[in-house]
Amino acid sequence: MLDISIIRQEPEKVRGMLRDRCYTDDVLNEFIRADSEWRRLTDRGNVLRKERNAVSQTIPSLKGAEKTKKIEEMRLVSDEIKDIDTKLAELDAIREGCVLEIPNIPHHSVPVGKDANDNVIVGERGKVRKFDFRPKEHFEIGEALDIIDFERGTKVAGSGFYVLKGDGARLERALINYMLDIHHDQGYKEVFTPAVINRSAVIGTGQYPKLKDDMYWLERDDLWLNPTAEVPVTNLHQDEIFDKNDLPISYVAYLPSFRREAGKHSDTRGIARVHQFNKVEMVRFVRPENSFDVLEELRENAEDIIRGLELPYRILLLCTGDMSFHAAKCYDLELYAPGRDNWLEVSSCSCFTDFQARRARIKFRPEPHLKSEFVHTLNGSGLALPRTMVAILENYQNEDGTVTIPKVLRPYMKGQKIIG
RNA sequence: GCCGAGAUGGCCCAGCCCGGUAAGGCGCGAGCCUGGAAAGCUCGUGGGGGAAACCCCUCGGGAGUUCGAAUCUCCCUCUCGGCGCCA
Repeated sequence: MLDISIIRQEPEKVRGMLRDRCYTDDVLNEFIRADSEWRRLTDRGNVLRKERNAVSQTIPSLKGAEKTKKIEEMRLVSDEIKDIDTKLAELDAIREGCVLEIPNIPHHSVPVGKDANDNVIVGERGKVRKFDFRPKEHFEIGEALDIIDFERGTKVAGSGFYVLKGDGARLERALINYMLDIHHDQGYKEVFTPAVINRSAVIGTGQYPKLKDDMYWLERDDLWLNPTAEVPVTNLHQDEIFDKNDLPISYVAYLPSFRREAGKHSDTRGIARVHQFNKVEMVRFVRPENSFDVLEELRENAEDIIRGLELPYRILLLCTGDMSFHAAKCYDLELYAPGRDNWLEVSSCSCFTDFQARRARIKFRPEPHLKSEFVHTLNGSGLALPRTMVAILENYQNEDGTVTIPKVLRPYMKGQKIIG
């Protein structure tokens, strides 16, 4: 959610931003219309309230006809106030609806662009392996080794679900532990949160209303299945005011994530796009001054995971048109997968400035006597599990169909060096 | 699921029965005092509108009654006890 005063004072700046992000300015126009009417009526309502407050005070001391007359007058004033309040509530709902749909203002370092083609490749790291045989795709490898079972995932849940078996399941568990350990050493505090979240949480981080169709919704209880640990972890501090010494806060969480992926049909083969996947997520709460420096650090923290796994990857700086609507700046990390010969997004590291904090009402008090201000929030995957698994299977595959286990994971698998 | 008790400013807590401008304390800040400090005293300490003066709102959320609601009525949420069920 943007600061309403920015929309009021600099509507043209917001309009330009919407254009850069390939949004229409309809919501902005609607907001401005509703807001000016809201302000006019608020003013009128305040004048009436002032009168009612003053007269109500005098009523107990009045007597007889005078008293009856004043009460009758105030009855009319109250009716008008009620009328205005009804209109104000409608206008407020319109304002609220609009402001929830206006995206964050991108940082000035974010390239202006239309879609994924305009993203900037900031760097390519690690060596792409040369194969002297045709590298297989991960699902061929996984099925041959009987470590990924798509058929049985479909049987118990439906298409888009899968089962990890044997060394596949153990590799998954090793990855989770490896990632959590690295982030722990980087200074993150591990948290394990509910995987089911309420309405106020999904509004708080900005998934609702924009992405509501992509989440599983438990109608009977009005709860959602977690789409990314960003939601429960950021909302841990909903409605809180930190003391200055509480910040910065860095959390890391491992949590299953659920996505309906409604209307998406490409890339259905394998585990690169599934309805349920594990993810390790970093979330930071910081003071506003240096949040974009923290974003660089957060991205490094995610890159450390990849470097440890010795996988080839590249870093993208997303353009204005491709960023998710609540981000002010976002890097994607993509792993190279030789079997399918393309890049897989395994991490998205974003700075949200005060956009989420404003929605979730997360503040800090810079000094005990000063007003509280909104914190800045950031998060980044470190990393998404299935796609990391894809990259490992495809990069570490051997000609005989076996898969070498990356060195850093072996301690988590009792020293095992190979799957197969 | 049932019964009971609660939710009040950054924190603690009074007011509710019996409707009339949210009392007090802590913390923090500014001022006075002091050689300096402590103590003491005064003021300030949530949100919105307004260029400002100033005004309005705010007692878990929502509806209602009333000239007027923290206070009365109804609905909902959450917390804490007790009972029940349960891996």
